[in-house]
Amino acid sequence: MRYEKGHKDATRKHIVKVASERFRRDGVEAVGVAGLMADAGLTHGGFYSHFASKEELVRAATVDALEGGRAQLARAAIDGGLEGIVRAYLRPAHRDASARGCAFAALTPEIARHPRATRATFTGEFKAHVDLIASHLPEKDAGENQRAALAIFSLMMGALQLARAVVDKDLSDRILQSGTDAALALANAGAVARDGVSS
Amino acid sequence: MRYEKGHKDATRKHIVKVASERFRRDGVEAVGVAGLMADAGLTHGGFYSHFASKEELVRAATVDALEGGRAQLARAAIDGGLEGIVRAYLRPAHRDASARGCAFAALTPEIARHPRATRATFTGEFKAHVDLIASHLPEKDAGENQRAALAIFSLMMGALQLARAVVDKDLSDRILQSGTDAALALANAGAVARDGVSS
DNA sequence: CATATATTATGATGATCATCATGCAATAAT
DNA sequence: ATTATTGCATGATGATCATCATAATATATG
Repeated sequence: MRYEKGHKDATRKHIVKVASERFRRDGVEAVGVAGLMADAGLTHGGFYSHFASKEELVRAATVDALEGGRAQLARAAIDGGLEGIVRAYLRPAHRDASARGCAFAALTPEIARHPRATRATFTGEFKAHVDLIASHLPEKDAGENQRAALAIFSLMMGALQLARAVVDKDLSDRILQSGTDAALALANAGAVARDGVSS
Repeated sequence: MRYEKGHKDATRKHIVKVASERFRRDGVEAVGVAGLMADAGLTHGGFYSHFASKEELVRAATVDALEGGRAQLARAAIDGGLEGIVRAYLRPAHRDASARGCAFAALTPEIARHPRATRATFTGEFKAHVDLIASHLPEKDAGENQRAALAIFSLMMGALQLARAVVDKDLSDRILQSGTDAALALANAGAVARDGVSS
């Protein structure tokens, strides 16, 4: 064998790590295989001995990013509980470091247009995120906690995206602040009032 | 003159309309000028007599889409007030028709990576959206209403995106439902409790 | 009816896209 | 020390990218 045993695995992990940062910073579509491999210190030729397609790398990179992000949120919850999660997620430093931030906030609309296999992977990670949030809500019945967690995460992710997109710095800060307040209000309100109308 | 007076203006408007749909459906990066013009029934050559760059079209197309979306929301508010807005936005039909839906939900993370001029245009439209929502909240002081509107729209947009991305149809429906309930709870709670801690 | 001109079409630019076939070099196994 | 094999590099594929220069064409003006 030409390189030490385990070299290929290490290279693959390295490519995934570089990709997960570049995808979050520039978007999946804007990142080419050649440029990506150059960033990883390699040439483009070897790529397809690691991955069957760019799409397979997209799945690996988003899983890597999202598992890491979930670990960070779980750490924030050790001391701060749900409030720790919300504050860690909606802090200005997270807004300003999208390459190392939440992949949901960076990529959700783009992933929604990807093939089903990729969306399925995404869905699994999303459920894990929601479960993490639900596990830190005041104890109620599980269904209600999941419903609340879905709304809380939707709010967190939406606020982070909008805070990143606007040009007005004050407005951006207000988006983060109001998102934090509202997420905590939803958490403390316990069950969100269930709505009778079906539409 | 070769075509009737006003023909060029009509052509430009047609290109903008086609672009606003394709951008929302496929993302800005995934849409090429040549394919776009073909969709509009033209060839790619004339494009730069209408727009100085693709980026200029991006601005025109997002403004067109967002003004239209705001008009729809305003219409939903005539009968239903804020609840009408929330229900119109988070209804399954909106989730399933992204090409004609909210451009914020379709494009926010991508726009966050575009040049400042485009983000500035986006910011103006965003403020108008927030003002529309704030104007339908129970009367409090304006600052508090804007804060609530920021959170409500973040929640609406985030929920719509996530409902589009997941593969699990039941989960998708639950995201829309819990987003609706939570948005209405935030609106009815009046002012979200202000938070003393600065971080 | 003839001509000037506004609008779109044709075609080319060099760059980059995802993907793959082949070649090389270095180490592990002998 | 020699050989076999593995992991990456070189280079090519045809397609598409944004952008622009020039040509064709049809109508509005004279």
